[in-house]
Amino acid sequence: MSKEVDVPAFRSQCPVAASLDLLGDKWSLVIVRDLMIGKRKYKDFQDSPEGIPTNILANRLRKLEGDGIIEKRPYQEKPVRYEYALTRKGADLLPVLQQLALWGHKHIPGSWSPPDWFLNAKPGDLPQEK
Amino acid sequence: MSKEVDVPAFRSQCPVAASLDLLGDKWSLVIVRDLMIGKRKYKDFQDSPEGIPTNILANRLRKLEGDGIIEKRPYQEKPVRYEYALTRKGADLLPVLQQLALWGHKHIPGSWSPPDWFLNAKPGDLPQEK
DNA sequence: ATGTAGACTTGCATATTGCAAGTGACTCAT
DNA sequence: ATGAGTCACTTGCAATATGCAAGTCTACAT
Repeated sequence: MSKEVDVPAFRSQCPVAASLDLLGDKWSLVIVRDLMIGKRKYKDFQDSPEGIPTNILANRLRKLEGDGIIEKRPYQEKPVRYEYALTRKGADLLPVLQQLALWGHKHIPGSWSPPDWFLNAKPGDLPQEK
Repeated sequence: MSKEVDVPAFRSQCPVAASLDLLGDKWSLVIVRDLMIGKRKYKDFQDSPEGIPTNILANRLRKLEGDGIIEKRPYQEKPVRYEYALTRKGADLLPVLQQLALWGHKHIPGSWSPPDWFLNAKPGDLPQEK
């Protein structure tokens, strides 16, 4: 079995469409959001209020890693436990999520206001690998 | 039959997650992009290089309209033909798509550079209804 | 009458999602 | 030294969504 990570064939060279080929689903950007707010372990992602199914979480972590958006590394042996972090490529999604959060807050009644630290942050401020 | 437009139950009140409840799929933002670059008719969307299947196009147009992101109106009778346009809510997605386009261009090899007019535009500049 | 165009709908196969339960490695309390 | 618990997943399977091809309906064009 090829471990279900295949090279993505982009639908077009449009940067919007190509980005959506990597991130255009209900869960990927939720995981990226969690990493931006400091979550790093599998359990942390599971505990988010959206309630991601565990098989989808495992699949998305693999995909995001395969696409170079996050990195996985063991932070302890015995038993081996992993943590995840954004790469620079992943941290660069901050402006996208900032704008998406602003849009949601403005147009979706009942959605929270994004915290100021989040809106004022820059990609380099985020916790990230390397 | 209830015409397959149901009221969305948001996964959480996080503005990122709630936005993705409306837009988190491979096609919705591609249609929004097309409207931003001036496309307005069903056929225009079909002809985009990504090649959206027609059943998905019809479904997404219905959903986006139901969520108040686009509007549909007949521009001629006999035979009746429709055109679509962004609402203000839809036009407000411009900063999201601008950032997504910048990210894609920076991190996805082979993706085009977004045109300057697109990067410099503001939501109010876009063709929109009302 | 025949052909073409626009805006869809329908049928059906494949792929993705979601839910529940299970697994394996280890730690900790009794 | 069991037994229970945690973490990071995997597996099975049903429900839903996506993708492809073809068909429909109305109207205009020849």
